[in-house]
Amino acid sequence: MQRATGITIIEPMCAVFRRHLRAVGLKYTPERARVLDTALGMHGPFLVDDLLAKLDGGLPRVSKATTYRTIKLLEASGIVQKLLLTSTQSHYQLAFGNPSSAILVRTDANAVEQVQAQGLDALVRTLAAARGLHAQGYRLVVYAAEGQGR
Amino acid sequence: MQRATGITIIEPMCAVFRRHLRAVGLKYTPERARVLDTALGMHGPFLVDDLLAKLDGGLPRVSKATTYRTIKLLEASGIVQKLLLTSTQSHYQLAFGNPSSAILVRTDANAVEQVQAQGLDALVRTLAAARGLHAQGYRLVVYAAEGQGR
DNA sequence: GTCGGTGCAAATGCTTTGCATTGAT
DNA sequence: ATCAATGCAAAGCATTTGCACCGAC
Repeated sequence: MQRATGITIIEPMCAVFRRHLRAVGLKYTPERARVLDTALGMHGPFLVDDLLAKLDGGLPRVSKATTYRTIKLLEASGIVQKLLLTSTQSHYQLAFGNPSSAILVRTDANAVEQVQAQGLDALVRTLAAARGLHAQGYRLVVYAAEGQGR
Repeated sequence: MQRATGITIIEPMCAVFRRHLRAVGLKYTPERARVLDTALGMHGPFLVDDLLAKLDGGLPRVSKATTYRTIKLLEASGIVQKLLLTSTQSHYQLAFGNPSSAILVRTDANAVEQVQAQGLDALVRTLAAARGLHAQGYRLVVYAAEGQGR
């Protein structure tokens, strides 16, 4: 992402996080750094439970309480966003690189996945253009299940 | 809503509910009728707590457990839909007049409007079908603004 | 008499919080 | 020394469930 031009295109996420923490008078600790790293490694929507699974075993050890406390800080710093896909648990997603997405929620199983939606980009652009607007991003959530049931 | 023509335009919701209950081998009880009535009287998104508040004091008395059990039946019968607006409680809304929708959020002004999205229904069905699933509903949120700015 | 329905209270499961301990400046 | 961070266990809170009792066919 960076070139020898000396121009930094993308600021490292940890810098964003550190700045936010400093701004609210908090510290950038090894535990928080590890939660950030783990979150940055996720693809698509994830649960705090997913983070905990990935954090398990590694060092420094991060407790469930700290993970919950940290995800809120990551949200406040704009690095992740809360998705509200199901009523039982909160899903999160990296805010960067996900300005737009289609998410498929299986209502008959415990599964959530990011999917490609053919023609969605065009549809959204058209929808905005028809109103003289410029689309900046979108989110499509589709609820589906096997079979024909309601 | 009805005229002397003898043609019933809108089927009473209680008929819809009764049919669903019969279909799954359950009964239309006074408690369930009262929860339905109360839900039908709501405007906009509401919580189970809101229902409980309105139910309180009236007859027949309806317990919290029955209210929770009934709202799920109302959802299953397609009369109300769950909204997922916050992570702490489930909001519901009357489904009639509020089908799966596309919502346009103006980022340069404080405006949110429901819009028609040409071909979205088909796109969603295709997306689900490609995975052997049946789409039950969706929500598209588009963020847009005037001009070209990000 | 058999089934489901209801209310109550207890259980569940995700998330938050109180508290004692620990670590950094 | 001070101030915040962590881990643990307990608490919170919306929602679900087990169970005893009740009522309709």
